[in-house]
Amino acid sequence: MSSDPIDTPTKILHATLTLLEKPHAKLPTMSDIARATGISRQAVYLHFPSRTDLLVAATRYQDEQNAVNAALAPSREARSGAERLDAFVTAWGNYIPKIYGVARAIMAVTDTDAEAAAAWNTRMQDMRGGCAAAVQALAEDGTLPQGTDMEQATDLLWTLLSVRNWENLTQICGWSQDCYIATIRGMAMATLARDLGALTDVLACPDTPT
Amino acid sequence: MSSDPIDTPTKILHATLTLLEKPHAKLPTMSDIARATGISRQAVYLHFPSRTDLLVAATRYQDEQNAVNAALAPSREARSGAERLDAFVTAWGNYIPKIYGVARAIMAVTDTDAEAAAAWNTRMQDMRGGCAAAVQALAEDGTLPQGTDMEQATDLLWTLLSVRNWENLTQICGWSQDCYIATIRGMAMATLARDLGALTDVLACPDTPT
DNA sequence: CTGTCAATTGACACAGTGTCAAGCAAATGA
DNA sequence: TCATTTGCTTGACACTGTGTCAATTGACAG
Repeated sequence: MSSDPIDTPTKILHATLTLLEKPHAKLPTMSDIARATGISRQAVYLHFPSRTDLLVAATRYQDEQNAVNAALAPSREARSGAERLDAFVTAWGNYIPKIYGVARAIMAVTDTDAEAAAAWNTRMQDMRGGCAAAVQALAEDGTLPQGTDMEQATDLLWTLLSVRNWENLTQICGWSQDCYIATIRGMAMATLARDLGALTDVLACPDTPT
Repeated sequence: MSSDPIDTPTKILHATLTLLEKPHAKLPTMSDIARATGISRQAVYLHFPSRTDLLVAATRYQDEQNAVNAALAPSREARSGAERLDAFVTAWGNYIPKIYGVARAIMAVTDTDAEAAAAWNTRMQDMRGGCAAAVQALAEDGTLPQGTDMEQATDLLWTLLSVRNWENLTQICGWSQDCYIATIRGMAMATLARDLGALTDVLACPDTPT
């Protein structure tokens, strides 16, 4: 809103996110992005050396925009392990829809582009930190199943909370967001906090799938 | 071995699978496949109209080769629901590594190619049938958590058993196949058959991740 | 006035998919 | 035996998309 509203790199990132966030849209090309930004295709390359770099930058930009750390903060304040697990699953689960468009694009290139795969893995490692913290809290409470290896428990929670699983349940099976949260939360609580009660009525959401 | 060893389409499928099954290999191009088959690139198009068609045919061919139905047969004979779930999880979980190479290729194009996505979904729907049957058997035993919607329970089991989850745990987290099977089995039993005992010692596999 | 910076236009190389046409060689059949 | 069909070959080409390069323009600053 100052004299220079926004600089070009930011404009590009903004346009990229807009394109990416359109549901069911085809993955945008560099030309699409340039057009949406209102600049030439070559100008995009002036700021981002490759499509992968741009996508990676877009994820970072998006995290700033959405203040992911703020969203995940409540889970760090929970006292008991179960509470912490619960808060983390809810916070992350509700964050996924916001990043899904970008995640989709990055995951698509991940299969062919090693650099993109590395960037995505790094981003997911951050989320893994939250999983590890929740597992740690559960361990301190002594609610983990006996003999549990914390590394493995973290892996499991991390996998359970993957964007792919969210995609499967909400996008393919047609679950509502609430249903997704309730179910995954119940599953995490049952598996990692031995709380079978968490499963009651969880698989009986009002909405019905495809 | 006989007079006419193998016809060309079969040779192409065979070469495709060989390329696809190489761990960590780049996804093969039509040229790669032609070269591996020992024919010209155009000859491949003579038998398969597009790369997607070829990949889809390769999955079918592979299913025949591996006799997936035979592998899944034991689970259909189990008496109790829990037994059936157990047998199905084990059978499918042990089948995934065999198809992973091809699955990887198909999933990679799934993000951009709608036809491939449809083909892959169809294939996964077959597996979903097994999930549904297991859920059905559990329902007859009355072991499902109260109020469970069977459709949703099927979705959940189906998601839990996805190739992506297998990939996450064994390829990225470095779990052994045995550990994967034990853990997923435990999770499925705990969630769908309310058998918390199934989780004991499950997250304490000998091997350690990355 | 002169740099310098940001962006533009237009051309190009390259990889990969998919199409087309002409030709060749071996098996099939009258 | 000659003609036809079948399966494959070679080589060219169109198209999309990424990434590079060079020459040019316009604005702003010292």
